[in-house]
Amino acid sequence: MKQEIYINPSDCRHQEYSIFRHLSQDDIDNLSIEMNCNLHKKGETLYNEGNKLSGVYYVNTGIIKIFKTGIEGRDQIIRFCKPGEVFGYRSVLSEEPACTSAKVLEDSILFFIPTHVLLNLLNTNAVVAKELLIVSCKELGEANSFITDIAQKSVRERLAEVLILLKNKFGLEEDNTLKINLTREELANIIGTATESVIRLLSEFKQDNLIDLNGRKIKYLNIPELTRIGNVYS
Amino acid sequence: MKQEIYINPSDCRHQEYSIFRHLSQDDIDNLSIEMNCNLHKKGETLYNEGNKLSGVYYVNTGIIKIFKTGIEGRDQIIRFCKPGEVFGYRSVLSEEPACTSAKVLEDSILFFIPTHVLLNLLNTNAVVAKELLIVSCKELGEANSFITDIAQKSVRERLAEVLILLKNKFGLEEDNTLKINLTREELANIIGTATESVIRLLSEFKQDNLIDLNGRKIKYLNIPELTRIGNVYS
DNA sequence: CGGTACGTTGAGTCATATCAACCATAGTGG
DNA sequence: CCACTATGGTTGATATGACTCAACGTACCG
Repeated sequence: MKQEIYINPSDCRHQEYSIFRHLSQDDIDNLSIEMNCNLHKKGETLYNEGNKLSGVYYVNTGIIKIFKTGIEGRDQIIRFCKPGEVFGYRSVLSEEPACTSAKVLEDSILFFIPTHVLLNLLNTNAVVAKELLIVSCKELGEANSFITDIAQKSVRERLAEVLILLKNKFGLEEDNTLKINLTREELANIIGTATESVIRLLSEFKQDNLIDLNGRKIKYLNIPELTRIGNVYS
Repeated sequence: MKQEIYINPSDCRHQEYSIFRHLSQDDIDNLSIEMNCNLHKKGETLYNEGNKLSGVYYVNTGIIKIFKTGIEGRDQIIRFCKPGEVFGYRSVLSEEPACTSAKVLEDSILFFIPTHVLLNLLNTNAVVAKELLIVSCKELGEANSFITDIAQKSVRERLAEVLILLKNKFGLEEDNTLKINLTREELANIIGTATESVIRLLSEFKQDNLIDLNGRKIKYLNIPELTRIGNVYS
């Protein structure tokens, strides 16, 4: 399912939020000796909850879905990783099995950095260590907000909010359609509700001319109103 | 409301999960020059959402409540900090205003470590940097689990689970009563429900001989069954 | 052409929120 | 010392958002 591929390792210096963006060419050269790069096709599972990870992943292109499987096999999507982001580091650093699963949502080119290489880098390069700490803190802040939202907002509010958050993270095409394609079930698994509820609410939003629907394509018609319904500040 | 007090700074090496537990006496001596120590009384607010923090806190004794205020002023408790833990670091490291508020739940002795002192320590001491990274990853893992729970479990399940988690974190007295005292409202603000629901479910648990209630004191009578109801693994 | 995954709609049910009234306790100030 | 107020706790009645179950439509794929 995966296929080795050559990508210039210094790519990982160029993405806006990469934790590697301050590395020197020398650092990159060292890193690239032991890291590898693969093309992963949509649908591939990278690891499952409970697996021990032997390294961390860096997203060069594509989108990865990170999720937990709860009671009765229902998934809860924790986050999506886009180019420039790393994942798997939580498990590697706390030396625990993965507490989430990772699946390829769009064909992705990933760098894989083995544990000992990452740890070595963290020990010798305070900048990378601090960058990773910041990434982890940012994620923590988002997780805390999400806990509050899911605990206090209605499903309708959460759906509107998620539409706005997805727009902010992945952006819109020229014609205002969301750049990431999700099934109704995946949307439900983000906001923690039933698939049917998502379907009903999406049609409501369409009725109210907030969005337009065409299969999985969601076109944004009234962003301010969606923002208002979702109680999104920021 | 707060009062300066002298505590031996090397205390912060002795607590089990302290990020400072590997510091040398020299490191501690340096640290203690610029950190200060105060006794904070129950009810004191340490900071509010949106505040800029000028440093991080280390809990020597006592309990701190970390929470977010959502729509219509309802609080969502994110976590409690007990001796050995640090808080406020998320805001300091990502250089953003605090995304939570912090309030003293039980009289607490706190060390306050100014931002520049912490950053300096992180830059010069890879062990502390890694410890903090691990702490942050642990918190992240807990936050992810909590998102899944709150999204998928019923209020009844969540209440049972929280009772188990509180027991695991704070322990029980000789007579099996929980060592931390919370109002019904605080319990509701952890699991994200209405105060009345907590009251009703606690009485149900009491009826079923799972717990006994005496004011805010909760006595654990049947831990295995609570664990089962709460779907707590681990 | 049958199979599989996804999407949609309707009907019925139930857990939980909301609203309202009331009690207990403790602290405050005249 | 008593009235006053605030805070927390409890219980009941009522309303409803969201879930579940079930049936069916649609589209793509080998």
